[in-house]
Amino acid sequence: MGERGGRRVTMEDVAAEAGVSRALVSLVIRDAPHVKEDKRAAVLAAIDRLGYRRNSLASRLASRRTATLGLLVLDLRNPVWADVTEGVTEVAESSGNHVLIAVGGFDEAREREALASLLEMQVDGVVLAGYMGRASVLRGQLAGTPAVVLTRRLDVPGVDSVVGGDEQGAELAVDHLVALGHRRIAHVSGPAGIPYPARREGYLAAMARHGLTPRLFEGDLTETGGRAAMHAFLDDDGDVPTAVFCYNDLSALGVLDELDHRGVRVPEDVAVVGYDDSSVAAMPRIGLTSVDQHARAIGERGARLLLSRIASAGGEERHESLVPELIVRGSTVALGR
Amino acid sequence: MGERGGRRVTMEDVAAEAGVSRALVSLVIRDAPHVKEDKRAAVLAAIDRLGYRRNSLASRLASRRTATLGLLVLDLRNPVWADVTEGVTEVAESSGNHVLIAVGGFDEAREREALASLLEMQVDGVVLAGYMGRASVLRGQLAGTPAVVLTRRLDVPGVDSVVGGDEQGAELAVDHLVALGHRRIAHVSGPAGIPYPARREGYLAAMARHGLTPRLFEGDLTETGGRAAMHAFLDDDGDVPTAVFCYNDLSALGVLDELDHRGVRVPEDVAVVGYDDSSVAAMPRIGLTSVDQHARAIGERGARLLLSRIASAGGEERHESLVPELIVRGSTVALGR
DNA sequence: GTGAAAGCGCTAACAT
DNA sequence: ATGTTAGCGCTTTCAC
Repeated sequence: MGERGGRRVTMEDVAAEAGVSRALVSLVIRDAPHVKEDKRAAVLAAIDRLGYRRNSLASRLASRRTATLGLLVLDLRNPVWADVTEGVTEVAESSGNHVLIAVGGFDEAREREALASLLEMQVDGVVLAGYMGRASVLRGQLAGTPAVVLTRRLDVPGVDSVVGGDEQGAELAVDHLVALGHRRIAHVSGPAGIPYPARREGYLAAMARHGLTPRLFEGDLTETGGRAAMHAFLDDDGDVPTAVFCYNDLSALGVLDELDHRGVRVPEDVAVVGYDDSSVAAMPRIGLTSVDQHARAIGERGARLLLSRIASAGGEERHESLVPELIVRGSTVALGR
Repeated sequence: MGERGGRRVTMEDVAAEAGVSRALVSLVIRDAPHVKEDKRAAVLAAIDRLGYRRNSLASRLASRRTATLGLLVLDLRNPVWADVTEGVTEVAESSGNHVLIAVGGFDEAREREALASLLEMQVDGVVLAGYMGRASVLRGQLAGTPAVVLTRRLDVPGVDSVVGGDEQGAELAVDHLVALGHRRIAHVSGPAGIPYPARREGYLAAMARHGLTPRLFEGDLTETGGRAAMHAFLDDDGDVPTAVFCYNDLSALGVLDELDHRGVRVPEDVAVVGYDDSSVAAMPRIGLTSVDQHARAIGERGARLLLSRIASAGGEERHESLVPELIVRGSTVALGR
């Protein structure tokens, strides 16, 4: 049974067992046409008897095709990336491709390493589900391998992108709050260092457009940052914002938590808006108004772009943008109601 | 630059460019000892100039070692598996191993396929972070490849396991509720079909031990199931449970939601306990009492078991069990307070 | 320390 | 329709 306790079972062994040539075994395995039914059956029986399993390393090496996309995921703890992953695998697999997943992270060295291992496995192309590094670094690492970046636009030859319209999404959020009568609207942004400035910029643009004074607090993408932000806002007495727009849902949860602790009512005293419309936003008792960037669709579009670039290398880079959508829930309400 | 627009850059090319033999290049790449510094520098320079990237397919094939663990993840949407994944990758990478992730699912065919692709990539061993299939199927597929199953025990030769003590965890939950004075304690279980009966059994055992009448509702591992369960419980008037213990946190959220909608107070009228102590349980306004199975530790222990089995094949299967811990939050309180 | 030669297990022409 | 023959790009003895 199988390979343990002896030599690995090869195609050659199967061929001998079935009384055919190795090439025929290969054809059967890849179920190629023009194989007589009785021979095919004999081969399959031999495979079964010997417990043969194809060596995909050897087959990929020999054929020089892997039919595999590499997927680099930024952060498994944020549900948004699970959605993106679903979109990517769905499209890839339905077109006969495999997906190799590697987990990156906010640490650029780790991210670099993860990408390298994907590339060394000779994947046909790479989907970057979030990317922290710089364009020049990416360009050097890819060295021409087709890729697509999701949620961020990067100008690298041969690299397409799909973004969720972050700037527009932020404006949606601000406009919504303004329409409800809010004027002191604060923003809990992402860390200053990360290459994702669009939501902050959208916020600033919208505030300027409405003639309002912006108020920023630098968060950290997690509840902790949201909590710290709200803490700061509340202690800065006399000028507590009536609404807070957060970089993502996780930050918004921290804001909610701090407000609860301080006995400040949501949405009556302070309205809160998140971003991502991740599963937590819709949870009971949370009811967080949030901007949906259509993460799953981003994954699907990205995979399609990549597959088409792989199919016909070269050509202009394509940069797609989805239209975000505001999902209104109980955490926002007209001021003074 | 790189491979595009020409032949793939091979080690041979690098050797020629650096004026050394191919073998030396190989040594440099794997940074083996005993390589003179000037030669090494020359090789690295050549690699850089040519944009060479090692072909991991070829190297793994030739060396017949991959130093890679396959990780089959059951469900990316449940935060528990993200925790397990972190534990596995942490241990694997800190010991110089790579991790190849594949996403399975509740569909057994999909799961089978995902596992097959991992095995065909010649991984040294497989971590099953959740597994829906049967032991005989697994045994056939593995055909001797070392593996470890997490959160479930399976009797297959060469397959270790790490479980979270589900039965005990369920008893902890029930005992806690009983201690608070509850007697009508219901359970929202997992689907009848899945191979994860231990929490239900623990619930039944604990109820029997306390001389209480069990009350089951079959959930589906998600909020939907929890909502349906609570709906059924509330409509069955005259005998509404005063406490509900749920298969997992997601189900518990559904229960909370339905209770909120019906205007039933938690924990005063009905107490709720979840399982997994996933990030959502600790969220603001949720405050769900939950059983922590130490998911990350399960991943770590699993990876360690697997690595040691790979290092010395054979030997008795080891089945470890972690001790679950009840994390009490605001969703449970003494009856009648 | 370094180079030459022999595969790793498979696929892809090509011949039969 | 089936068998034969070269490699795929690398690692690994084993001489030098």
